[in-house]
Amino acid sequence: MWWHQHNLCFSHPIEEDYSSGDLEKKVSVAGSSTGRGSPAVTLVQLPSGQTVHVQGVIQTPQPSVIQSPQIQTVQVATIAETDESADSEGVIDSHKRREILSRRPSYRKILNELSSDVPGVPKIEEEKSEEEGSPPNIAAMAVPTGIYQTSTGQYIAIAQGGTIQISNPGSDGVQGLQALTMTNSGAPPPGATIVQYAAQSADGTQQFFVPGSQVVVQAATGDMPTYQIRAPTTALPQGVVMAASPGSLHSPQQLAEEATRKRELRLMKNREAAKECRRRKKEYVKCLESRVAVLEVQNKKLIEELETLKDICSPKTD
DNA sequence: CCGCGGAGACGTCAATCAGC
DNA sequence: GCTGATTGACGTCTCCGCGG
Repeated sequence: MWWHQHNLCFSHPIEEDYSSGDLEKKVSVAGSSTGRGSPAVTLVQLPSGQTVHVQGVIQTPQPSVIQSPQIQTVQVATIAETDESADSEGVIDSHKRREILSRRPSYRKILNELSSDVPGVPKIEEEKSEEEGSPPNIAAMAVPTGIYQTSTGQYIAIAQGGTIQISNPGSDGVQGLQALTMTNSGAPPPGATIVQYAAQSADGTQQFFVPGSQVVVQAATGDMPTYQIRAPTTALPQGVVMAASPGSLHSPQQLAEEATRKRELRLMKNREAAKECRRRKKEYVKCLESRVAVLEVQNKKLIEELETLKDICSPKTD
């Protein structure tokens, strides 16, 4: 876990042990020139494939690499000697470690501050539109408006955009959440809307019938369960538990169900938040690597220019 | 083929931050 | 102060490469 063993300081290249093959840096420099008078621009090919313009160091007023203005020492308290200290002082429990590890600012904030100074570092947008393959309707499933529980213990959440989530509370998190998206295409049966089943593993689609009122019916048996959402005009089929409205909770059982429902909702949201956080973290690491690549090129150019100046200022006296 | 270890992804808990 | 968002820590699972 390199993340916890170093102080991250943006003012100098990070001395990380990029043992992972994925983090191997590949920087190619195209067309370096140190000509005078003309703005020397170097194209740096970053590992991600993007190219960054690195200007000549001497001709430009940009600050020195060594005294970079962005001295944002990210607070990651050094716990590199945790093993030894743990041996001597006993086990450091999580509380104590968390005291040691003061909280870092968010990746978005760090990156945005960093990118405001460095043109080569892309920004993390506030609420970015989906650009990395995630379907747009998946993002809309954060705030369900109705949650139902079937007799099998599965939770079905209906979001405002028509997104339906099915979660299996006891499934140890293995595909516990499945996103369903409304399609509203074609000619559905009277009073029904066909939604598309966007399960992660299955390639087939399943149909859900959604009239105005929201009653979820677990309809079929088989490899994959199907559900129906019907108007509650008829008697509920077997296996359907209607969620009570929050205002009408009286009995302890209902309170317990409400608590369970809230917990499931909280876990679902935190699950999504954790995914998003990891995505930002990866983006953050990528940007750090890009910055390292740029700084390495700048450093190399500085050394070359220093050598050139040395030769100019101190010619050989044979 | 099988076991093992590393890497990565994920879910959950808990602490902290930030906005109201 | 409350509440939602963020993120470190931890445990678990899956995949993949490697050696026996």
